[in-house]
Formats: sequence, structure tokens, C-alpha cells
Amino acid sequence: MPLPFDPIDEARRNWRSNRWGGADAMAAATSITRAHQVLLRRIDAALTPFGLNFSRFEALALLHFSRHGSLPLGKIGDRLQVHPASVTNTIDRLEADGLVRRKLHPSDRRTTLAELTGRGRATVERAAEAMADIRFGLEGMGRNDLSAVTTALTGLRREAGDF
Amino acid sequence: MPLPFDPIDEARRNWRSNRWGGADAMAAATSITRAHQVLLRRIDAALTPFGLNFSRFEALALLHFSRHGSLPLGKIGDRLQVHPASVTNTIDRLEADGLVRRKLHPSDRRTTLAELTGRGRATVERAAEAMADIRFGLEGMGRNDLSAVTTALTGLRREAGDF
DNA sequence: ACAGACTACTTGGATGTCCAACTATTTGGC
DNA sequence: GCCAAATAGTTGGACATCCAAGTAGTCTGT
Repeated sequence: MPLPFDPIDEARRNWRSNRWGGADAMAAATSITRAHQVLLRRIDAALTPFGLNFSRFEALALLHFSRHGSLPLGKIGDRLQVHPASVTNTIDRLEADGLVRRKLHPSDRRTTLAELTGRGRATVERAAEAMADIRFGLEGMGRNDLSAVTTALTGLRREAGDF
Repeated sequence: MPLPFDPIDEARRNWRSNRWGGADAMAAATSITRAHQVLLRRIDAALTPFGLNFSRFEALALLHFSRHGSLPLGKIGDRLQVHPASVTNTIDRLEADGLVRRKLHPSDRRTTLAELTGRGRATVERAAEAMADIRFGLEGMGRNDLSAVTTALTGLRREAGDF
């Protein structure tokens, strides 16, 4: 049941008529929030057949890109910008499904490596195809909009200290 | 510790060199995900002093904009695009804090109204100021980037059936 | 060589979101 | 009128995320 009007536009009008500041930032923030919600739902739905969610897929893809198919858990957290506890949880799940195995780091015994298994590698490749098929949930957006979003958000990510 | 490179750019390169499709969509989706994460953290931090999080703030703002300061829970869920169970939870919390009260709908006894209390109204007004002060976590983005994002995501929201 | 600071990961607890199932009420068709 | 279908909200369970605290191992300065 679509609303008969754009709820974010409506919110911006209300915001302004209340003399509240930052209406444009509000609209952008709300748009991002909503876009994220739509995206995540579509992506997770496409990954369900593989027993994955977006986080687990991202971790597998990262391992796939790495030279030896293995990375320290901490490095995974850095790259994906998630809390160490979340990495533990993600890898637990992947390990339970046999897509990844934990290994000791050869020289630093504090460090745990996550290593892709054969099944993990096969799974991530099929899942990546599925992601491409649904264009990561962004099928409704044209090439220009895609790059506009990516570009416009780069400044935010840099300013947040990502890189 | 910022990374010495843009992780999303890096991911796009890896994606392409693996001949995986949809690299641009991947970059946009990942950017949105990360932006959402940054945003939510900043917004929630700014709302903590008021005992609010973003969801609760949005609900209060919606009530504030409504004619009588009250709305059926279902309507709140429609507007904020969240599951009915989440609305129940959000309103529970606001009610426990005395910012909102539940009322029976005058003519439909299935329906519950959430109504802003005096404290709720005062709180949302102060919180809105705080949100404006941090520009909804988007301080790093210029006016042009803000409107670029909002515009580029409008198509996605429409296509997702929002309006 | 060793104490203290730091790093890597895990665990337990709190929160928030969704889904499925349930209760209560209203609406529509016959 | 009445029964089936639809609607509104709540509850319990599954999951994901974070934080704070704990354990184990490494590094640094003297």
C-alpha cells in the first residue's frame, strides 16, 4: 500500500513549518536510513538460499579476495567496520556451516585466522552471482544515480575516519 | 585508525578483477550501508541525553506534526516503515518514560492511539534542536551532496513501493 | 628479565528488529 | 443477522549488533 505522497518530502515540509533547523540534512538522513532498510531486506532475501546474510556474505567475499583465502578476524572487522564481537558471531556462524574454518596464526598466538573452505569458496561465488543478478537491491536506480550516491557519500565516509 | 585507502574503491577493484558483475551497484550498496552505520551512531549518541534513540525520536516527531498530537500505532508504523511489533516496542518505551500515553480510539476499539504528553512535547522539541545542531550526522556533507543523495534515492524508494 | 601497557579475541548482557502466532474487533457477503 | 475474512495490536522466539569485562599473548622501557 504505497502512500499517496512522498513521506520524506512531507516530513521536510513539516520540519520547516515548525521552524526546526536542518530540514535538508533530515531528508538526506532519512533517505539513507530508508534506502538501507530496503536494500538490506532485498539482499538478505537473495542470500537466504545460500544460508547467508549480508554480513556473512561480505566476510566470505573479503576472504575470497585475500591472497591465501584467510585473514585475521581483527582485519575482517576493520575492513567491514564492525565490532569484534560481531566478527566472532559472524565467523561462528560461517564455521558452523562449514564455509570457513578457524586456524591459529603461525607466529602470533593471540590471532585467529578465518580460512575459506572449498564449500565456502563455491558458495561465495554463487552468492556473488545472485547479488549481481539483483544488482544489490538497487535495480530501481540508474547508472547515474548509482555513481551520484557513491560519490556524494565518499566525503562522509572519509570524514568519519574510514580512510 | 583510518585505512590507507578507500575500502569501497578497493572492493570494487577486487570485484571487477574477479569478473563478478554489478561492481557499481556493489559500491553504491556498500556506501549506503556504511553511511547508515555512521549516521545512526552519531544520531543515537546525540539523542542519548534525552533518553531517545532514532526510532523513538522519529515517532515523537511524527506525533508532534500530527494535528492532535496523537496517532494510531498502525499509522506510525506505516509512516516510519517499521514492523508493527517494533512500533509496540517503541511506544512501550516512550510510554514507560512518560513521553507518550496510550489511549483508546473513540470509535474503533481495535485501535490504540499514542498521544504526546507535555513532557513528550518538550523533549521532542529539544531533541530536534540537537538533531539540527549535528545536522543529522551529516556534517561532513555539503548542501549539494545532501540534495544529490536525497534525489538519487527517491527513485529507489518509489520503486520499493513507499509512495 | 620483568612489570605494565597494549592487542586479539571471546563471553554475557542489553537492545532493537523481524516473523509467526494469537486475541480482539470490525467489515462484507449472502 | 451471521459467519468468514480482514484489520489492529501484542507476545514470544530468533537473530544481529553493540558494549563492558575477561582471558591470553605480545611488546616496551628500564
